[in-house]
Amino acid sequence: MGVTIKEVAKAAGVSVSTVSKVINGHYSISEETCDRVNQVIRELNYYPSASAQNFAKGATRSVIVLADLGPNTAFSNPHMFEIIAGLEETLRARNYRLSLCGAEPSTACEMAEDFISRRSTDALAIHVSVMTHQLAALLVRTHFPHIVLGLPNFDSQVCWIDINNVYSGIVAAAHLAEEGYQRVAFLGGRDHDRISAHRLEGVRQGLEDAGLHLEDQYIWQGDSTYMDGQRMTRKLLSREPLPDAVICANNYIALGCVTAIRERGMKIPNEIAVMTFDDYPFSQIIEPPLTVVDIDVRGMGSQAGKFLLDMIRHPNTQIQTYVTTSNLMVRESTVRIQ
Amino acid sequence: MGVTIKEVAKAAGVSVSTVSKVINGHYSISEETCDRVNQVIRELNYYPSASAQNFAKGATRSVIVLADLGPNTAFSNPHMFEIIAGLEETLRARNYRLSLCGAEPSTACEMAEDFISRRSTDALAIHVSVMTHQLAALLVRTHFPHIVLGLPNFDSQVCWIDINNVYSGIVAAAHLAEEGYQRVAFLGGRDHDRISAHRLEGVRQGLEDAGLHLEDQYIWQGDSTYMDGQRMTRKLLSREPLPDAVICANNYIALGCVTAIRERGMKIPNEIAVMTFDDYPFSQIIEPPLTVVDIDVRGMGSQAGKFLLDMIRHPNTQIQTYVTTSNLMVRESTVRIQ
DNA sequence: TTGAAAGCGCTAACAT
DNA sequence: ATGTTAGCGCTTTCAA
Repeated sequence: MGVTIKEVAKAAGVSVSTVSKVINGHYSISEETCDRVNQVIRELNYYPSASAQNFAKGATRSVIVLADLGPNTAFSNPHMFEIIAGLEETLRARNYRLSLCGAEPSTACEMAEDFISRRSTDALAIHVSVMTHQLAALLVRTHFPHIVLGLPNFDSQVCWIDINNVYSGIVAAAHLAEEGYQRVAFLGGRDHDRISAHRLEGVRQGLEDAGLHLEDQYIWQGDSTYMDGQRMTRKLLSREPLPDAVICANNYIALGCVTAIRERGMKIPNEIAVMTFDDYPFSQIIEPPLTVVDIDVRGMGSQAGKFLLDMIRHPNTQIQTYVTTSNLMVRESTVRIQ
Repeated sequence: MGVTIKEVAKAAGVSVSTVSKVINGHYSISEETCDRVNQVIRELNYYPSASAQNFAKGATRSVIVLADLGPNTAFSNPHMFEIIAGLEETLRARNYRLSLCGAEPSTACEMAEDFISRRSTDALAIHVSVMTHQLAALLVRTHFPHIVLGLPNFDSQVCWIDINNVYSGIVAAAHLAEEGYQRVAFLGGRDHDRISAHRLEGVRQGLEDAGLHLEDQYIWQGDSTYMDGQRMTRKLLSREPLPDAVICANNYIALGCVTAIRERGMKIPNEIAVMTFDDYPFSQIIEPPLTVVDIDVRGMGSQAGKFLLDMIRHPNTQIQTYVTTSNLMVRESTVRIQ
């Protein structure tokens, strides 16, 4: 099953190498021969075997992404899949395939080692959720083309790409300052939540830039859940003077925050403004619609893809970068009605 | 770069075929030789080239999934990625790789044809969102191992797998009947929404089974949005007598429904019960927590994987099946408090 | 501009 | 139990 290059060569009355050259668009082939061979190719319904081609060329034309794909990941972490979709799109445009490979922190390194040793892939994309010191060491030692999706929570020489959450925080703060809010509060995740920490850092900086200050009594930390958002907001609303705007580190907290504000009978945005990050999953259905700093995670995936393609060509490239793909979406929750 | 089988053979003082047999666990090799060769393999740090192996064996050990991966798909359709994750897990357990390939209805067929012709993959998984007549014809004609994820909306001989939404509807209705509700209503999607239609069909059947009847005035159709769920509920609550339970075809409608019920000042579940399907994305955060018939889409992905592995071995297998992986999760919204 | 031939690294009949 | 050898289907020097 499957016509081979030999049969094409014979039928066209040329050598296999000539056919190969036609397939690969080699310059040395006369237009005449080229046409004739292509003719035969079409007649015989010939398609070169992908694996034979790759094998002969010593390339796989594929990238493997290692990520935690455990139960409910698609629901709990859709961002990751959006990144992957962006990655896939970019790779596909250059004729590379993207393979998904589920892993855990404890297994990822072994898998990566296997893929590298067996030359199963041209490059590796590794979601930060399965990143370990060991794996970082492997990547650095082998100089294998790779990119870590997200900033590893330890120092190393691996290549990574991440969203600039500090910048997003600045954007959020600048917006509120511009709208005339004075007493801005921040409800964030726990200490280990680096995304939240960076957003907080950005908010603080953005406020300072506008001549404002983020007061300690307006900063609360908790779990990234509806319940904790509510709890933190209640605490926040027991402070004097009341804040006139709240930035929530994420959607879950925002939802709880809005609920608590409503329960207290306060009006958004006239008595207190609310905004958050990410246009997902709740910001669009909350009443009133929330202003958000939206994060283009898909764009980050595309960038990652471009870097990988680059590193496949130039294995010594090193990249460690924050991409800033935030986008302010102003909605009712922060725009005072006169 | 990369130790080859030849070098191992030489170093071990055996032939390459012996090494190959050791690698593949061929029975005919003496334990002694086997140990010695393995020893050398370890010493030389030899790993067989995956592409050479696959090429020689004429297999790719990979499955490609074709799906719509357009912007925001991960947010708007996380179910699809959960299916894919289930698929990947099952394939990986059998040492198959899963490649993601973004497509559109207009391009999927061409891509599939290319993959098949160039023998790029051992099997194809095709999400129903990119399914077309043309593609179906291709799959049937070539007998290429495949499975469609979801029921195609036209007749054909392709293999497919889908959730049994009728069954889910029955489960939902049976639960309400058992809890003693009498006047059950159904808020569903538009006509073209087959999932909603199947759930409705199941609800109707489940009620009949319990000696109840789904009245026409209690059936409403609209968009699967928060707003339309609210709108439909308002209409519903203008009927006499009022229903005592509502089944919403999905989470979006359910959220709107609960909001409208609250706005009307009615108590859930004592005045009216509410339940829906899928434990995502809102059912867990709505107050009160909603009873749902949860759908194990990941399980469906695993099943799809098993079928594919089967079809790779036996290309003539045909499968068209509904998997019933629903799971009733009873929560406050349907259990009356005395 | 074309062709002959030597790989690419491994598998699998077949022979021993 | 082990080795010989002919592929697998294509690419790529090198020579013509």
